[in-house]
Amino acid sequence: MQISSRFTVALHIFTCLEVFKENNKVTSDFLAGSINTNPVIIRKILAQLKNAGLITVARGTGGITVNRPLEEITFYEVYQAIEPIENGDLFHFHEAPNPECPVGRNIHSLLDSKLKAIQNSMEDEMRKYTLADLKIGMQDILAKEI
Amino acid sequence: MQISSRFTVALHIFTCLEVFKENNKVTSDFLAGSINTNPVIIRKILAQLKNAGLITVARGTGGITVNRPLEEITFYEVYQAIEPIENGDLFHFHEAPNPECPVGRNIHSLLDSKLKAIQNSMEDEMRKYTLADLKIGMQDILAKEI
DNA sequence: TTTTGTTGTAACCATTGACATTACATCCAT
DNA sequence: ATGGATGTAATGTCAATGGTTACAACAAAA
Repeated sequence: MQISSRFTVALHIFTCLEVFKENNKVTSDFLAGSINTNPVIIRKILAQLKNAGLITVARGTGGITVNRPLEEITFYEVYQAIEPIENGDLFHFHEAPNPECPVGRNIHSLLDSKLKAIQNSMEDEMRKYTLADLKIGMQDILAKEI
Repeated sequence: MQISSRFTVALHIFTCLEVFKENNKVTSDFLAGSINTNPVIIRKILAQLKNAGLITVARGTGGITVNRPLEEITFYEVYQAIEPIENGDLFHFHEAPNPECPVGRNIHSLLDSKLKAIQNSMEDEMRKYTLADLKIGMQDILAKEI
């Protein structure tokens, strides 16, 4: 199972914001054009980022503001804002293993800490990258493109 | 998006094998009972593990053999056997970003290495745990249970 | 104050994947 | 041969993803 494209779309949105906000009004239509999807899809993702407190969206006039310094906002925060994971567990268990079976009733004790360690190592790596990396990285790429 | 329960079910299967194989013939019915699911679900997962070369399943008579030493088989190998991920990428992109847009045509250059690093850190952690840990871990738990 | 452009959302729809279930052909040791 | 397994096709249900249309709410500018 792959992690849904909404996460990479969110990173795409932030990158567009930084690259274009000087010279363009970055609307959901504009973003949908760059990402090649539907404006409503963008608005739904913007709503999630807004609910997480990461951005402010101006109604009526349009326009998006990032609420905090770019170096402070990590990929992990974006991921958390976007992915609605049940009690935060990356790995899914089959519900209700048989409590009559010694293995069935202890499988969680056995696996939980190991799976948590795996999930943590992914999330820790996510915390190493910030929106500032997106801005600088894209500016670099564009400077070399010409 | 959570990783499907088939992965934890596979780990459950291996644990049952080690705990019960001495005294019971471990069939798909037996496993389905411990996990609390349908035998056909178990057989499909067994088929994946078989295709990956991790186990041998005896037709007719029934019974499952692990093909290699337990210390050699890591969670990562089980994960790879079970999760059919398109070209191995954990993170999904929206298809066909707009090549007319500077961000759209460069979003992969910008993100690919970072996302790969995140995925790698998860997979590296997965390589730290083996089927031997499952066997020993469960034996420990059961010894304390009495 | 009306117009214009934008966001917020509801209401759908199609597709896909996970998980479940039934049914039956196939296999193999006894 | 037969009894107990596996292999697998066919089908169903459910939830999530991604898309689309439509329209109300809103705010700035004409």
